[in-house]
Amino acid sequence: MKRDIFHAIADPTRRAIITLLALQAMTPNALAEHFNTSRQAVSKHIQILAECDVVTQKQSGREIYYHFNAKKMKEVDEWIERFRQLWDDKFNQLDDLLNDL
Amino acid sequence: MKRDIFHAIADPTRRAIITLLALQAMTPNALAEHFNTSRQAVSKHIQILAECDVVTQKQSGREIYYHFNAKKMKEVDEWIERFRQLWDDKFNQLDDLLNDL
DNA sequence: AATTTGCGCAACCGAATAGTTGCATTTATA
DNA sequence: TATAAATGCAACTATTCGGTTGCGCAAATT
Repeated sequence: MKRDIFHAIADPTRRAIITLLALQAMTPNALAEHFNTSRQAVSKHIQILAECDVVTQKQSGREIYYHFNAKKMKEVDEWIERFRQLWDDKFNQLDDLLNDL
Repeated sequence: MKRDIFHAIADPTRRAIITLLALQAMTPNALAEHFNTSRQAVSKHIQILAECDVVTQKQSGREIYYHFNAKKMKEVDEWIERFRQLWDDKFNQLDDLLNDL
């Protein structure tokens, strides 16, 4: 796969789309209303998000509802994870708490 | 600023550079040895990372050591944060624990 | 049945990207 | 002092990106 999640979230418009879809599934037209670009431009972003499984689609008649797949964000989180202790000790405390459970 | 941290981590080579620099500060030449590209290409990536404060430089004679600035990763983490509860309940437990402290 | 709506797909365009090579400058070394 | 090493900067190139417009098709509406 050529595109990965890091490429997907690199674009501000795509991050906005993700945020919107996290609140509720939407159609391309509904999404496009939130931006100053054409529906086709939004559709291209959706396509990129779909390519790396950040969103999934669900057809309903002639409409297509796109759903946010939160699990994919885990990949980013796991990469960030290794740096977390370098910037904040709070998470070390959390790790200790977890180990005690 | 045109480039942001999300753009910085979009490129696989730049993520590798970040990972290397997180272990220890290095010079462009030393970094370039880890990749199949020219030193100049690596320097370009470093420049982008420097532009958005992911790395800082420290001159030492004719060598320049680049240091990783972990704090910048916080910005990514804070954006991911809002999705965390959507994929994993473990972090909700953690939040509860924190509130009890 | 005719028309409107929602959508994907393709072609095109200017700007940015990631790489290259070549060169100038400063610092270390012989 | 002459040379080698480390780096940044500029010019060039092929590719990708984010956007546009135009189109065709299937589903809803009239």
